[in-house]
Amino acid sequence: MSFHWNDKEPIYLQLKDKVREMILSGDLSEGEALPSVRQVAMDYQLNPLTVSKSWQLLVDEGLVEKRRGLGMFVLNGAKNSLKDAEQSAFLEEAWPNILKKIENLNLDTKPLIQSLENIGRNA
Amino acid sequence: MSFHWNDKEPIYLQLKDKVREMILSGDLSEGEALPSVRQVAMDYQLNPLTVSKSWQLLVDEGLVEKRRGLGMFVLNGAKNSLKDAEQSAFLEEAWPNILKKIENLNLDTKPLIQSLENIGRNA
Amino acid sequence: MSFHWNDKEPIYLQLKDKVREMILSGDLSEGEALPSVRQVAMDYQLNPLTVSKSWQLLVDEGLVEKRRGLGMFVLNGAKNSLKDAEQSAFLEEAWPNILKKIENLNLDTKPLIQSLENIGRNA
Amino acid sequence: MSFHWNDKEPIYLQLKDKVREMILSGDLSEGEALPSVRQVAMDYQLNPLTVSKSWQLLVDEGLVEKRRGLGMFVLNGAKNSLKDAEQSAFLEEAWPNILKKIENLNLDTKPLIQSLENIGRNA
DNA sequence: GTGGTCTAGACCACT
DNA sequence: GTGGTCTAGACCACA
Repeated sequence: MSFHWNDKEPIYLQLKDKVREMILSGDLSEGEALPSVRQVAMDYQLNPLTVSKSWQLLVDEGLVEKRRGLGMFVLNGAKNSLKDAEQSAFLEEAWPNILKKIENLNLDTKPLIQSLENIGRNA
Repeated sequence: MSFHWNDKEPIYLQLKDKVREMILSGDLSEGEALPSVRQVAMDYQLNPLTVSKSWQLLVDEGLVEKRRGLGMFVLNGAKNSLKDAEQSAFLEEAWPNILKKIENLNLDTKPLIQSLENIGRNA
Repeated sequence: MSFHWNDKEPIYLQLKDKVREMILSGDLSEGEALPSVRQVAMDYQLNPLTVSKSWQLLVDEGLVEKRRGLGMFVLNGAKNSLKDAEQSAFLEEAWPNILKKIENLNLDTKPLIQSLENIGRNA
Repeated sequence: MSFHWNDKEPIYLQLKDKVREMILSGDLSEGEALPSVRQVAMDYQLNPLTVSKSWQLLVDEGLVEKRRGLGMFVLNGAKNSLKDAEQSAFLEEAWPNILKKIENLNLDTKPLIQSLENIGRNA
């Protein structure tokens, strides 16, 4: 396990997002323990404090809970709350901006619609 | 007359993007002079060095030229080159990521397509 | 049958306080045996050492005694000594701080007095 | 300026609460800059990281904003939002527990009411 | 000048 | 074993 960190974003944020994705994809089940701060620090050659910052953010976001002396555990409902949060964030923040951008740039909407329809068929 | 600067992005980048948008929307016509560094610094309560950095970036991007003793001027063709650049940036970078995100979140594509079609009609 | 432990306070303290409350309320009578360390550890999914620490604190506080080979027992007089201790702790430590807080926050004392009078009548 | 830190609570929390009190009392006006991380670290013989943690918490609590390159500033409305938050926290969380405690301990409410009335007169 | 990030390493309380 | 706190010191981007 080495490091392929994006240099623009702080490592602790990238690490946090990685865990979010793992929860979302099911790689980390609800109730399961996160790998320990020390373990991750070893595996990825990081300072424990850096990892700890990520874990703390996950607690703050309500996805993970700390059990004293035992470690961090994925909360029940974390996956769904994460999914809901990301969906509404996209629909309410990102998508309107995307529409505005498309309109401003006077882009042809046909190929865009086409690519969306392709997704729809696969689903 | 301060301003609401986003805390996450450097002010000089936000300022630069603001000018880009003004060129794109026509608020700043080609051949027109940019407001002076001093003026902007006063108006927005900024350090002149910060404004200067933005103006320099616009020069580097080929949208603006410095005329010694006169100031900065929007170049002929700036609007179109900006439009082309933004269009291809959107289609080649942003849109594929958007599609990926929509797929990951398992979003219903129908309302998204609908909103795109609405834009198409208005254009 | 896990339990909701407060994350900010050590579990062994929370457990100890719980027993104190049970003695105070009469749920644990004087002379009665405390449940065994093993039993509690099983019931609440705790490390036996954690439970043991709580029980030891109760001994240190003079509320409980260890009878070799038999277990831990609530001492005679435990309830009253607990009540006295808590009463004076409240009046000498907690209450003055509460008064200071009410004063600092400029709270209206009338509804507070009202709620106290309601208690008085019921007693 | 030396140190009289409570040993039970992390320094960064005590520092944060100190600033909260300064905002509440008006020692720090709205719009005013907080002393810089480095300055406080020097004055109180602390590591800058420790101070930084406190300042960040104040941002998270919506009392303070960061202006890039300039420092941290008390937000407009910080004082009132702080006051409201503390008042409702007291009335909705602390006070009901206090009442319950008084009832459980069978305390005489007369002297308590008396001390509250004294506050009332002074106000 | 400002705060942000990271490292290396120590010490602590808790389970 | 777990995470939390703190120090000392370095480097960076930003204004």
